[in-house]
Amino acid sequence: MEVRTLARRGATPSRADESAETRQAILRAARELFMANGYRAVSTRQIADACGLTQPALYRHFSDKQELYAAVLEEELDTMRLGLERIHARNLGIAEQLRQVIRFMPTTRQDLAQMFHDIAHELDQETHARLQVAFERSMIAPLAAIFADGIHNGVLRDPAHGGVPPVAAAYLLLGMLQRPTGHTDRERGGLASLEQRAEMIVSMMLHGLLASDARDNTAAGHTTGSRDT
Amino acid sequence: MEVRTLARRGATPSRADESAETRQAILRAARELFMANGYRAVSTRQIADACGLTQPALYRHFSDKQELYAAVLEEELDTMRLGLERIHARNLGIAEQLRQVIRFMPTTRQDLAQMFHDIAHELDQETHARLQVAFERSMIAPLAAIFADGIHNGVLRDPAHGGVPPVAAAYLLLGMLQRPTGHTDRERGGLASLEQRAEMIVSMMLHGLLASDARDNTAAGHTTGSRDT
DNA sequence: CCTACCGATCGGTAGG
DNA sequence: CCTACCGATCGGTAGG
Repeated sequence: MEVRTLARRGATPSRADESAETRQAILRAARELFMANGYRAVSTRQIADACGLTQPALYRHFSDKQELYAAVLEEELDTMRLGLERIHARNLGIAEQLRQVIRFMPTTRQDLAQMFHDIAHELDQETHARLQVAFERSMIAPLAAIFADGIHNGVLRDPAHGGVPPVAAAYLLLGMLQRPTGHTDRERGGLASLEQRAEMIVSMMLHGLLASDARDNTAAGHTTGSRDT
Repeated sequence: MEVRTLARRGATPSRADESAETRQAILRAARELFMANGYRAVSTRQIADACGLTQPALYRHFSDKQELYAAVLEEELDTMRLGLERIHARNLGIAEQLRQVIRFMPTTRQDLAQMFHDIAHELDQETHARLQVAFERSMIAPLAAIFADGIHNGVLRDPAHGGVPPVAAAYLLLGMLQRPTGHTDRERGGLASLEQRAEMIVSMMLHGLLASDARDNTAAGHTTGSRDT
């Protein structure tokens, strides 16, 4: 939106072009800093430094820190939505779709949990509500659509027969996408590489952890009653 | 540790008693604030106010803000460890153990994700390493022990035969324990109540989401290839 | 354990 | 878009 002057190609850019470019530079710097460190840990001066501006210059493009953060998040969520909808549209079978979702998500967004916290705790009520809606539309809805398809196809268990509702499945998958901890790549039980991680999550989500002979003993959700040896 | 004077019961408390009580009051106030809002969002003055002290008085009991936070977390992690080990010791069958874990965890700790972030990003290298170890010993190890038992009992699939390693399963379960989002109790696909939540997580972790007739088609982890209708 | 106070840093504004 | 600067708040210290 608001891209008027594409007339003079290669000519000296108009003031509007320059302003738009500066705005983009700010958004890019802010995205990197906010995503890595969270809302509170990033100062407006750091963002300005990262794109060669003075701190007060930011306020020419964004009314305050919160609005800048909201703009970053809305851009980020839009990228997610596009990627997830693209994966969904490919209809490849649930296992492969989930694998692609898992590979796609963490590259765009390192620390999902931090984002949730900031949305819920660092913004005023109005901005919070706005971003909450964007989050549900961009992440929950596309993921839930994938699970809903699986149910309608009969590949996944229906919620009416002990299955998990699509929206709930979306939230649980999102939870598992958060990286184990810190960045010490020690023993994570094989969760180190993205590929292993994807396989484990898909395997657990679709097949469960039960051994085949133990299956359908506990179908109603009661005690398994297994003892030692 | 360091509880010397239990001699005079009911008498005027010694200075050491008073000091220990003050320390506990600080820890209690700090725990509530840190757990609800995160490390950075809580000021030392807020903590002092919450227990009727002036801010500099905190430094009689803790060398700095970071040490106070570390003390809170270590106490919290210890509570977790005790609870999880108790559940494990009950050996009730994997389904019931998981249910109890899910019911136990969020009451003690509302926002696990925030804790991870603070440990990784807000503390110096030394404190980070110390708490990382405590976290793995208090949360990952007990959870992994539950899954390891299940594998040894033959209830859970062995990692050598497509199962998920215990430590990886522990991390995935932890991820799913984080509450959906904010505190708007709207549509969460049935994840609203703790009890429903527990049932869904257990059902997905143990049985998977696949419909029974679709099972073992995708066992090797390749495409399911389901199309519409 | 209090009063008083420190330097640093924060988000944001004035004025050009 | 810059310089200069604001009040507020931060974690922590001095000194008693």
